Amino acid sequence: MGNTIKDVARLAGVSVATVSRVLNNSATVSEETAQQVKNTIKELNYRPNFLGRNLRKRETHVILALIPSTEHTYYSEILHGMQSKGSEFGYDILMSTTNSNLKTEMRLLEMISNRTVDGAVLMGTRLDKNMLCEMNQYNGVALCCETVEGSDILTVKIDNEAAAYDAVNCMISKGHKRIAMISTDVRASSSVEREKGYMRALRDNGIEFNTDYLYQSSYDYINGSIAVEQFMKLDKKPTAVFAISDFIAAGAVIGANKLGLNVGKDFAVMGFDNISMCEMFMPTISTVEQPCFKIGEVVAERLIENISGKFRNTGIVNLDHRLVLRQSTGD
Amino acid sequence: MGNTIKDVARLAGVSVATVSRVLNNSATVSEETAQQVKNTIKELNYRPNFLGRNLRKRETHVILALIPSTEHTYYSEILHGMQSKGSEFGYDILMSTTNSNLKTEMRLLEMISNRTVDGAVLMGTRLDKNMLCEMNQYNGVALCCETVEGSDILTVKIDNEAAAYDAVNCMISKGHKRIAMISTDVRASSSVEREKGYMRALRDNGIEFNTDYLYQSSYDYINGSIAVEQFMKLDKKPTAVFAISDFIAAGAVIGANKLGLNVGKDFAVMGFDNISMCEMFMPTISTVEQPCFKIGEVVAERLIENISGKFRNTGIVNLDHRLVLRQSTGD
DNA sequence: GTGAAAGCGCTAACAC
DNA sequence: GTGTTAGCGCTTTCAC
Repeated sequence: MGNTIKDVARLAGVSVATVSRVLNNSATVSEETAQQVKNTIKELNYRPNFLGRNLRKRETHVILALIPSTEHTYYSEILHGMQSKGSEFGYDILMSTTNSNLKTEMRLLEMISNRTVDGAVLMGTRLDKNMLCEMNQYNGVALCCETVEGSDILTVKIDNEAAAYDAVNCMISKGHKRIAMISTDVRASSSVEREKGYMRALRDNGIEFNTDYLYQSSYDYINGSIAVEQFMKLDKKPTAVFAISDFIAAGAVIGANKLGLNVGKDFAVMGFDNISMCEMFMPTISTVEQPCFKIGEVVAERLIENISGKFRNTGIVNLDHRLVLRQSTGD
Repeated sequence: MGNTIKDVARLAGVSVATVSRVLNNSATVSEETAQQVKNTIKELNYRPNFLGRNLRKRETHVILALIPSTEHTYYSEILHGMQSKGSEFGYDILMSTTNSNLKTEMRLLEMISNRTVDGAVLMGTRLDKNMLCEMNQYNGVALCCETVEGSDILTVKIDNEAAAYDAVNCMISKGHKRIAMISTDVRASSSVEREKGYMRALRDNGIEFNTDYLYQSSYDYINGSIAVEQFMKLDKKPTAVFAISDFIAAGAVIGANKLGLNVGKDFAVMGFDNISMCEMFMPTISTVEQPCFKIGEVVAERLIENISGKFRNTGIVNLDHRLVLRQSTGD
């Protein structure tokens, strides 16, 4: 511990430059001296100090992934995708949770400006357009899953409007005409887009939108139950519900069960995200799957291109979603 | 962007030392010059480069949290606890997932020896005693939730043996005599300890251990279902099951339901961890709660003490667990 | 093929 | 109270 490149050089009887060359197998070093240096490195159990290296090279090869929390497993596969692509290019992905707190997010993002990391991928950011544009001067920022309007920052996500459209359309094709939606009161871009898709599907099928059928509250599974209770108090009760997340869909299933509804038969439920719980529930929950791994791969790859100056990727990349039909929407 | 402390010094008409002093409000700088420097910093939108600072100070104030995956929300609160305590002492907690892969874990741990981070908290490590001891020379390693026998590295967890004992004892006190256990085939210390606690509870109550009642497989919810199926094929069917995790307990509930058992009445299920899903299930799932937030706080605090050389904390710290009784174990 | 030396951006003696 | 300077550990240019 504490050995530096100098110690290696001295003991190996070469210059620090040569040791550095061996370390980076950069320039041509004679087989002989290379071996000699390698032996010394092993002997001293020498580990290069990356602070010195990074300072000199003006890069860290670390990307920060900022997620709201690890409480929802949804981000898990995205992170795997990022790691997979990152390691392909020699980047490490480190993450931190913001708890959806603007201050925390800003503090963490300072790691870009103070050069602790080369870039960051923001999921569900609380930054507004202006902050984001300022950050983007650093060339190392990308958004994931959620857009921020007016910024042309690299953003990788799915087309939430189309996904919701497909989901609702699917339920309509199964004969449902009174379809409710459970959304969130946080006006995240994904929520807004999914509501739009819901409305368009209704419109395209000649079904009038009923404001009583749109329930908006916080991102908590219990709101799924509450929403269903509310819906079932209406004169015209819906026969199906589209929830903005699987968590909320699970709550809706529970609420419907409690009211004695046979989900999948009397009542259809569709979620969003395809988290593992969907298969564990009874009935299993139909949902819209996002290509999470792929999203992670793409955002990591493009961000790395931006960081390394190869390209200058901007704007939105939409990847394909997929409906996963299970018991909760019947046959 | 790209401004250094030199630029600030030049523009403010002072030396770099003075700028550094203002930056760290270390030594006494006259009110006047301090303000002057601060103005210049703002004017240039100057951000100190932490690579320079960290190299010089030989510290980063970053701690790495290594978790197997973010797929299971169990680690979420531990991380919050770490963040909370970390920010109290000016440390950032960054995390990465190892996917329970030894190589990945080792690669990430090099961040300690190459000085990218000051220390690391390992959850569910794959390192063995020897690797761990070697790592611990760096003074910045702590374990969380799982022990590694033979290492005296700082470890914060609960007493899994006692927790399992309490859980099984509780079921026995509810009149159950034929209690099965669903464990994992990974011989993690927590699994082994919980099995021991299960056995001791049986023994203390004069119940003989039945090998048919111990099912061991991978950490996947479906194994909960499979285990229950197996159990119910036995001549002497168990009336209760203790699962090593809530995920597996959920699988057991599903399996029992499928067999027409009324969980909470005909059949009792107890999980472990108290993840949010416990309350979402029908029936809600009884479980053993770990003080996750507290675990995170304690491990962060002690590790920071070790890093900063204040103390030299070693050995195991066991925190208190708590039974949470819900519907799945009946009244 | 190898070495000397400059310098990445910063802090901390030390001098005044 | 402030400036000069050495140096943290490394890479890289430029000689040779």
